Amino acid sequence: MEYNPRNIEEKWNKYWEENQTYKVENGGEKPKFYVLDMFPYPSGAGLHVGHPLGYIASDIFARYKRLKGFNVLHPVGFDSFGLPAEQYAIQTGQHPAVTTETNINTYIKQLKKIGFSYDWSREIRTSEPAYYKWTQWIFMQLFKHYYDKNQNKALLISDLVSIFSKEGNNNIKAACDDDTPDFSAEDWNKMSEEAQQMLLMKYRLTFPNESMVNFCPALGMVLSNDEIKDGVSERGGHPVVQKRMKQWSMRITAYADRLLDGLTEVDWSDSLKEQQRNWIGRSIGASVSFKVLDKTESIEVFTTRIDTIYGVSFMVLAPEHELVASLTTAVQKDEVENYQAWAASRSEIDRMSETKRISGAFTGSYVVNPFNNQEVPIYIADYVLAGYGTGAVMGVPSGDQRDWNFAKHFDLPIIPVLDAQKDMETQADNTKEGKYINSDLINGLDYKTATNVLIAELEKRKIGKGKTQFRLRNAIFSRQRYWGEPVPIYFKGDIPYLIEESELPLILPNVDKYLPTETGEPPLGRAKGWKYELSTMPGWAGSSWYWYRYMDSKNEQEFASKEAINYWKSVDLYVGGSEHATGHLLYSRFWNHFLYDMGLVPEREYAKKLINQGMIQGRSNFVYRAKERFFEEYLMFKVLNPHFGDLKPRFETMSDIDEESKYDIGFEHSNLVIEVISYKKLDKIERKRKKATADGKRLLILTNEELAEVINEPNLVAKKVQAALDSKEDFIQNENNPEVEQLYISYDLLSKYSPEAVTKLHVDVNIVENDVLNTNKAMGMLQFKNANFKLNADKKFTCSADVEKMSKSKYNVVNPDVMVEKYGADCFRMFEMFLGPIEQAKPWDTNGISGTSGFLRKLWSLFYDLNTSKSLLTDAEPTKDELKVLHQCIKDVTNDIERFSLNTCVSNFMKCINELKRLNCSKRLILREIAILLAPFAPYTAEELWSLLGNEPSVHHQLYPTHNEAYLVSDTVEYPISINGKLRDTMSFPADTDQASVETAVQGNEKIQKWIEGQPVKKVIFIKGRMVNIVI
RNA sequence: GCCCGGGUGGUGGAAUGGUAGACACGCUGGACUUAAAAUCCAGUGCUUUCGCGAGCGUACGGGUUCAAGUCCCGUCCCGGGUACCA
Repeated sequence: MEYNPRNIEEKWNKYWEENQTYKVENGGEKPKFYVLDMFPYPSGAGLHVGHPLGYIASDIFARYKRLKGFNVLHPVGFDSFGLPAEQYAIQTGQHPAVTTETNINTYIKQLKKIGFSYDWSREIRTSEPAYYKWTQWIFMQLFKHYYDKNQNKALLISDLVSIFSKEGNNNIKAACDDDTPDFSAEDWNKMSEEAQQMLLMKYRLTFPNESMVNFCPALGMVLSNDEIKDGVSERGGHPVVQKRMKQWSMRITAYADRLLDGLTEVDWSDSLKEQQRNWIGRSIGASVSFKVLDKTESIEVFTTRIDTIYGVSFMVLAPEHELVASLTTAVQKDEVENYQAWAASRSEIDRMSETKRISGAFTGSYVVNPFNNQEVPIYIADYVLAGYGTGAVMGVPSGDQRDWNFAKHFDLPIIPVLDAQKDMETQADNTKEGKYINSDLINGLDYKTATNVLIAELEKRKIGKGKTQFRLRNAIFSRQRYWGEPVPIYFKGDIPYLIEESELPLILPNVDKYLPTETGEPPLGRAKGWKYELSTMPGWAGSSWYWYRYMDSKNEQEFASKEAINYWKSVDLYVGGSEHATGHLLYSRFWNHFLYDMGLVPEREYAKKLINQGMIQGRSNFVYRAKERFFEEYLMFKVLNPHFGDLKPRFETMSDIDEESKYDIGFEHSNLVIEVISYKKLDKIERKRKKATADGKRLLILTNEELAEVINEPNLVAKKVQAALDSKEDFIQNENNPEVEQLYISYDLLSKYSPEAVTKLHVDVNIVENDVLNTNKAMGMLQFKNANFKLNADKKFTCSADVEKMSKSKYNVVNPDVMVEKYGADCFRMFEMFLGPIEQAKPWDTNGISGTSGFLRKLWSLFYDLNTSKSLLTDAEPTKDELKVLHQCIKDVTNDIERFSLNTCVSNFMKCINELKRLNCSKRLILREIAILLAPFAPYTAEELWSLLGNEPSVHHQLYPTHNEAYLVSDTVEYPISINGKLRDTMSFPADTDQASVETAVQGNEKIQKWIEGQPVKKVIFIKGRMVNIVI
């Protein structure tokens, strides 16, 4: 009998389905355990081998826990609202629901092939009304609540209203907008309904407001902070501009403290927690009010170094600060306005690429330092951000490098405030050591005392107070898109009102086209008779609470019943990618805290333990071309990948575009394909450049200055391009460096040269662009459409491979179906685990798969003689050796699963089977335990073996074996004998030999004696059962 | 710059402070075969030696310890995150 995984899989898939082997009930005798995967977005491209990594790991753990006697909830579902389906809809007119449905079916088919033990009866889809009804419902609850800072929880807005009408807002400490006015009960009661409602918006946990948003013109949408990387959109690397728009927001900042503090309760990786901490960015300091000289206004600043207040020599406002206009004197008006205009014109990218340049303008006004009455000038400068703190900074050049740079540039005084500060001639010194000088009130004090004294003084004089500032901003919660949850809101005038709960779900209406209306309204503006909010919810809405829906996925009365929630409580193990650190994992914690405040869920943190599976990377093959001495120095062309034959156009149909590459842009020329992808690692390129220079080579990446030459002469580019095309030459010489056939071109320049190039696919662009360019962190990469030149033919080209993200757009995708087809699902599962530690990123490399495949066959060969197909199984009693092998395996595998070291589990199985094979052990009593042990890893094979052993299915309902230490003790121990810690020999002793006897024997050992050479033995370290070390 | 990880054979990777390199891939040799594949056996960190052996080895430099890949200090490099955040 050959080992034929395909037959086995088919058979047991059918059996499991018919017998509902993995169906789970809420409740029962067993303890509960909840294992959750981050649910996938069903893209048109289907799964690639990277996706299942985490699913396999969680499935192994779920199966393990089940065998250990737990009632395990291990569900699956789909995060099915999203952009690719909408893009496809725009192109084809096909309703996104249809595409989504097709894609989900593909996913289900693929997932079922890999043998996951999901309870499919609980499957959810975020785009279905029965699901998004509850997403809308939670939104409504957020709208109905505000965050009370005294009780530290969300409370009803209706209660707030009754307080307002009795005592105004004087006694209310709540999370609200910064510009919320103080008012009395009388004020409140006099307000119109409209005014009252507008005021309440400042308190609600979700609210519409006109705010600066990150708008990406190329994508036609607003991006959240976590969707922007290095000033360009994360997807596609498009420019992002600041724009004022009316948007729904979530007051996540109300929960900043709790989100930060809650991190101590969860078992997540340090790096992930650290990422969230940084993202929330709590800084503790003080706010101080500076009065403007001869005017009524004051300017409030936030500082973390109130102790340096006597070193203030200027004040800087953000160019957008609201007081700038009123502070600017007639003389300075032109200069200030010019500066404002210049600052506004600069894109995020420009700002980031020129952080070292110092610029600013003097307003002509002065503020008075409240501590020493010094009058200091007010500047505006774009190093101060409007969106952080108060948009104003007190300039202390002695203690802050940026302030120092600014002071030097504008020739402002630099006043030391601590005796321990070093000379200020070349740079600032931000030390907190020493005693204060030049500081009146705090002279002679140390940092801590001084800070306390000053904050007390601020509060006494009512000019400031101790304050905690967060980096975290409120989250924008609307998208001008079609394929998302409708917001259950209608408007009376400008005032938003909730629809009735009985009207839920508010069904997404049909539209004729999935584009904005002619007047620029979101696609929902096209829906007939639609009288509700036109934007839809963002992608993260549906994923912010989905783990509760699995608990009771069919419930029509509640998002999940109280009983279900109180039974499953929270997720015991959550597995997913770390790329969600500052997105999903933060938003979902926020919603969970809110649901907790409402008393709807029992725990503040919903994911007790989280494992991040590492990305499986693809291997891409590149062809490099350069003059010989630059070989391998940098990347130029990415040409065919052997897996896919000749290069094709970037995308043939929209459905080719997968999740990873949905915003990548591909261009086609008659014989060239140009790809523009975002390039992030600026500083790393700089490092490489330094290294190359040191090695006497030149790495061809240009600095901004070098690049400026090219940018200032766009026609030059056009000429070069034309010349290149005319001459049928693919390469262009770089004028700055004639040795190199290169032309560098920035993303910006690319769009200037051909603006449509950044927005449309398949544009015929007359741009040849062939290497990394650095200024705007965009990299152009050129691919030959027809790779009909001969590699290495004239030594002009050299090939090499590199590791990068696996994505359809990079032609390096490997499909799991192919692997399952070829090797079987169990082999695929074990191989993915065997690749390395689960949390580590690793390149996909099938070279080692024969090892796993051989292992399964070897295991099979314990059951059958592969030549004669005769069963080898016997009922003989196991020997001591066999029991030892088995119990060692039980011990090691169990241990390793518990610590998520799944790669070593596979090793241990291999070791065990190798040894059983050596012992020719085909004994049922041994193999039945092996089958159970292996069931989490190789569920099909284990089930088949279980039945071959003559047992009734299912192996997955058995009890996990425990090891017996008694079988593991051996009669003799081999002791390593070291001298001064260096291994010199090994000697065997009966296990119970005592130290004295071992010592005597060791001293009698000839080899050891030779090493000791008569020197006195100072000490002998003896650890029973482990080792001997002789110190001389 | 700052914050988190990490650096071990040709490769992926193992090692509660206690025999570094488990397990696997690859490679070399052998068996079986007309041949190949598959399978099986042996070897495989580096240097040196016919061999026994010896020396050196976990990025680099120090330290703690009877004993360090593992702990501490410093340096370099790689990966991830983040950034005029006051």
